[in-house]
Amino acid sequence: MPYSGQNHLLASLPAADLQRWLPQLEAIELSAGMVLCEPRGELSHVVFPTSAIVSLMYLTKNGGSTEIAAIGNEGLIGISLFMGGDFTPSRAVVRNAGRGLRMKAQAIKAEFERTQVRRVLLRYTQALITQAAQTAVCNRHHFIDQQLCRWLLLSLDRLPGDELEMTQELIAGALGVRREGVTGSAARLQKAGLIRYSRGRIRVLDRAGLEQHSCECYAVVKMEYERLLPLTAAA
Amino acid sequence: MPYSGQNHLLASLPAADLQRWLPQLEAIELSAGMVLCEPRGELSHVVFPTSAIVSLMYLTKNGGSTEIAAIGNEGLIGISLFMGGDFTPSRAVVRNAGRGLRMKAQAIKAEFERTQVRRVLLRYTQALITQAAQTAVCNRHHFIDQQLCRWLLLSLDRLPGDELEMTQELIAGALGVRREGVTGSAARLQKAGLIRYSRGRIRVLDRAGLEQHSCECYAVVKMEYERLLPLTAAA
DNA sequence: GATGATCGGTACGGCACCGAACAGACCGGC
DNA sequence: GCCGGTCTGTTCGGTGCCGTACCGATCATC
Repeated sequence: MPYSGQNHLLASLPAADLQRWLPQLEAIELSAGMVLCEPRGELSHVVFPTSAIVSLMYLTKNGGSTEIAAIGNEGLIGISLFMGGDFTPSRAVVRNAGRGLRMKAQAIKAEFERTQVRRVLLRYTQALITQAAQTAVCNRHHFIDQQLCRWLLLSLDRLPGDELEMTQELIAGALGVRREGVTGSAARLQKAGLIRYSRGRIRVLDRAGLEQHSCECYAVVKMEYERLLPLTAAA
Repeated sequence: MPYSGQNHLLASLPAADLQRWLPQLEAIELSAGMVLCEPRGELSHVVFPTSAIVSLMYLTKNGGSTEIAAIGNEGLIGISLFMGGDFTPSRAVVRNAGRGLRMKAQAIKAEFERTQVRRVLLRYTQALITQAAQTAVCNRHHFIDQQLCRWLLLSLDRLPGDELEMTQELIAGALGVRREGVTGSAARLQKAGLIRYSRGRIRVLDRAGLEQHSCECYAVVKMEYERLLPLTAAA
């Protein structure tokens, strides 16, 4: 049986609910690039990442892309199942390989009828809304340097360790900017001693420094997640 | 008793639920600039606009602003009450004067426990998420001209008539750009015969033309609202 | 250690948008 | 009619990011 405590959402469930869930949770491998859900595509399962990060991406008609939100061990993929819309216009794709747990669509819909379960899932959804909203703000007002800091911090919060496996090309896709833009920003951050990178591996050297160089958006999103899903609420 | 059918959300409720709600709904005047909710401020009521538009605005530390979403007769202000977070980091301010109905916070929380009511409110919330997400995409990838078209169309969908009372200054605040940027875009749209404006009054002359000049974001958002809250579901 | 592929660095022109400042147009009020 | 305020138009320089193109560095494989 997989250790469900690695996902904060599962950890936030009352013990009784979690006990009932355990047999319904199936451990899965999430490899980089794997598509969990196409735009307007129906979901067969919800997925709770434990050590992976999944991007909610929107792809524009002329080939652009933007990461609406990043989902890691704090959340789940598939809110549209219990929100009632069944699907969304965005695509869910594994950005950082790792593992996760999944649960059948029918099962989560049934569980959502339970008040305690619902409370947790809806509070998480509100946090997700904040992340999307803040992405909009950030895209409008902040420099790539700041956005990269925000993105690195949000990513690192959802991963074990201080390293991230992502090429600048992929980061550019997430931020919705050119690869060269990321090259420039990353070089500046490295020069400032905040990070160290090479060939698709980024290590964060100075977390506090990153937070300082980041825009306010990181703090806003992080605080909302902590407020809405406090870890002390663990079962 | 106010005519509740002017708000699509209310109109989507089963007749029995609506009957129970009517005595709890209080008609209110929403004058331009009125602040319904400050960032991190608790809400005393949810508000269902009937002929007004309310902006969810985020204000950055250095004085910038962005409209996360516009809420008119299709929705409600105050999802955080039933989502469980009680408040949000954004500000709700009346952008276009008009009227609305409100309901006490405690009352909506109680009503949310009813399955049919919950279904409608959650589907609406999912549509709102789409609007926020699409704002992020639009801010990244599209020109002011396109964004202005999107914004005008979304606004007009929520208002009676083909006119909009907003100065370029205020529109700039909503889009998060300079006033001069709006001046330029508006002039181009007028030259193309799509709109006609003067001193804070904008009239749309060619709706189809606006849709053509708009980015895809308008259609994406509109389709999600129609899908999630079909008007044929009216009680 | 050659080969090919991936990843990152650099350069150049172009343009959308910004920041600030100012001028004209239109309105209401006395 | 005159005045003050609001709303819109225009200009000028600056810059952040884009589009394109190219090249060097590093790694995997045999």
